[in-house]
Amino acid sequence: MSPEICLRCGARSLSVCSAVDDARLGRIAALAVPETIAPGRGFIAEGEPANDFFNVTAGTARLFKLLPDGRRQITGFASVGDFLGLAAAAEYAFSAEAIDAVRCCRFSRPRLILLLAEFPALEDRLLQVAAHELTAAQEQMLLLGRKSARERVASFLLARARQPSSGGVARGVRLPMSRADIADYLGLTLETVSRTLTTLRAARLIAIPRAGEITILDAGRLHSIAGGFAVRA
Amino acid sequence: MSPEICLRCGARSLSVCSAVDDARLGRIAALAVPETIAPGRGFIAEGEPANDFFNVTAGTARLFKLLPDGRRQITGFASVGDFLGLAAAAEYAFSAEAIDAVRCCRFSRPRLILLLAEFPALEDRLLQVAAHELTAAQEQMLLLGRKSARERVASFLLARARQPSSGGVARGVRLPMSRADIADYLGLTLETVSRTLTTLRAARLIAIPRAGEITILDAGRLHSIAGGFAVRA
DNA sequence: CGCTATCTTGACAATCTTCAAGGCCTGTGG
DNA sequence: CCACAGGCCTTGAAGATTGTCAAGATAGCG
Repeated sequence: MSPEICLRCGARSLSVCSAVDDARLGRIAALAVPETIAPGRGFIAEGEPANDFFNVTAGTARLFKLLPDGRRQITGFASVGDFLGLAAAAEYAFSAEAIDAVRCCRFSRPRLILLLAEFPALEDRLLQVAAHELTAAQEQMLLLGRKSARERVASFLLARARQPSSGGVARGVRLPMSRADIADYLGLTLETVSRTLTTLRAARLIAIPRAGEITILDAGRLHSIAGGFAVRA
Repeated sequence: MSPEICLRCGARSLSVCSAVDDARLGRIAALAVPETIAPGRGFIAEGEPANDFFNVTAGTARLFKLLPDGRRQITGFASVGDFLGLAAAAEYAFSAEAIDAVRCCRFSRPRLILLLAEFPALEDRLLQVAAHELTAAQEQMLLLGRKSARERVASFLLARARQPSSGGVARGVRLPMSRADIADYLGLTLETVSRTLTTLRAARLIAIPRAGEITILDAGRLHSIAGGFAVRA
């Protein structure tokens, strides 16, 4: 892969690649394999040998774990700039499926290890990313263990609104995932998610202009409903 | 602090310190400040500047997040060998309190950064630890989002039984934390935890010889109740 | 040996799930 | 161009698991 592709990559500034300066970006380009995953296709399977790491450059993927009887818990959604594979020892601890078309760069494990040895700053960055994901995971545990359905949905919408990748339009939140995905992320059923959104809309806190999009009308009240969101200074 | 203390430390082989060989252990000893925290005392407060990192050498601490109205989610229990502070950017993302007497080594942030630069293997190890905690966090999300009370309690007991620190006696599980702590860890009420333990005891799956201890009588059935625990090869 | 914490047990209530049906929106084919 | 099909979402009614409130038992500690 040519260095130019990395230089012009939309994820350049958002991903772990930002730890490597332009001059040496060619080293990464040489080891990365760009791929496109079709909507609905899985590309990481829980329990499989963790041979590859992925850096998402476009689209959105759902990360999840399954129980034997099919119950599913989505542990996160990955989009531009997200690095996949940290939660892996010898085997992946989760599965991943593309929601819409996902573009990403694949690194084999030995190649990534090579890069980490070569670029200490890259490893520093990976540690930062891991720390950030850990705090997000703890916030999610608080949500799953202690928040009501209403609080969960409000928290989810606000968290999405904070992500730059969720659509630049002020207060407009893009939701590429289905109600079932949202439910499995929030530990609810899709019916409860739907009902809760209806309630929030009836209360004029949000609007649902079209499928896959939500507008936040009253962020303040939504925040007070979401309850103790991670304190932002 | 003298190097001998580190050499004889009970957490030596369990903690991140194992990434540093005996010969250079003195460097760590020189920067670590040993401390003892009395039962019930807090030593990390969510939202406070994350100036220090901790390495637990004895005892058990609860790590948790609070909602404004007092609801609490325990995100984990830390004991011998656990490193605290990874889930921290500028501020701590969680609080920590000693359950029984906790002994630990405190590292100031600048000192830890110094050590990481000096010992690349230490940073590698920290990344491994972060990855491990991330997989544990995802397993906990599955538990909190999708498992029944019965499944949660069974999962908890089995997870505790797997930890060497929970008491070497086969099938004997030490539980230094209260029912309220267990409940706040599993996203339940203490009454539900108590009832569920009673049910499991009535079914002869466990025994409760004394407070703070549980004996697993039928690990097989407990496993099938716990449902899709992280697959162990 | 009694006091206070913690834990257990009970009855009732509430939130959320389950089961079921109907509506909407999109894309496709006649 | 419009009708139809299929998926996704919404809405409804009933039921179950877990939470809440309250009282009583147990155990550790001074």
